[in-house]
Amino acid sequence: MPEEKSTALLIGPVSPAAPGPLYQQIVDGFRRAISEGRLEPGLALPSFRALAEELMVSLITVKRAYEELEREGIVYRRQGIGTFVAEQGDAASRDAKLKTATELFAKAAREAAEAGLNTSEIQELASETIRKTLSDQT
Amino acid sequence: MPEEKSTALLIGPVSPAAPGPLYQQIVDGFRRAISEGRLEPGLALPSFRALAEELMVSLITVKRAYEELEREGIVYRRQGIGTFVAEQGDAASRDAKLKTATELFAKAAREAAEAGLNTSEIQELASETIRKTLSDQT
DNA sequence: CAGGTGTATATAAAGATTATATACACCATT
DNA sequence: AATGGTGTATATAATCTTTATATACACCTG
Repeated sequence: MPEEKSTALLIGPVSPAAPGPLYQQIVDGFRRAISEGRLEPGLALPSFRALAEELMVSLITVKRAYEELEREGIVYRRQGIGTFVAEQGDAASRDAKLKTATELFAKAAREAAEAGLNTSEIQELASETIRKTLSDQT
Repeated sequence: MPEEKSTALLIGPVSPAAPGPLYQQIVDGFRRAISEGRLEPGLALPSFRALAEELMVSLITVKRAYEELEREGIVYRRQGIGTFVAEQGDAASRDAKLKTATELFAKAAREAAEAGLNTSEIQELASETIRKTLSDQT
């Protein structure tokens, strides 16, 4: 039989002491592993119970993490079968981020409009802010 | 003696049943009244106790509302004296909104960058989203 | 039908938010 | 300095949200 690869090695450690909730740590770990291509589409993720035992968390916590990953289109679940990496899980992850970004832009636009700026002034503010923000990144 | 004008008439009704916390309803009411020029700079707001009694809320709730308004630069408080509309409370209100908008733009930019978009693509997304958002407004 | 998979419901523990009462400190006026 | 107004500070309670759990259920494959 093939040697079982540790999931902890793949998605990193998970601990109540670490910042952020447990389920979020699991989500982040898989999201990164999948977006970096370390988990190929169609591959099965560990079962709820297997992962829960390995990470020393409850089954429900794993469920919640997988639900979040499915919500983002990164994996899909099949009752009685298992949970699998989606065909274009990396693209789905990207799309989710884009959607969030778009919503934030819209929200900012409405706020700026309330402050009394006209459309072109808002465009200018956005453009300038984007430029500054991205140049700050090291 | 001059007739006392009801504050409730000025800032609108306040109720635990209404959406949002009580203190926020008070903040919104005064912010709007001031930004619309219905309360002139230098004018005294009702005292903590007077407003608390009229709105049937606790003194602490009024305090919290006034603190928020002061944080935004819309009013200022003087111990032993009272709370007053700031000289340019309307401008301060506007600036607060602009600051929020700028932060949202920055956050959106970072999110889009994480999704893999380059700077000009992000500029384009922002521009398009702003255009759409503002044209939706009736 | 046996043994795996995911699912659903009810519950508990922890934390943040909201609202309160009570006692205190400051200021202007008398 | 006494009085009666103003804002201030601390400790507390009630509520809601988030996070995590246990237990029992439903589905699928062999």
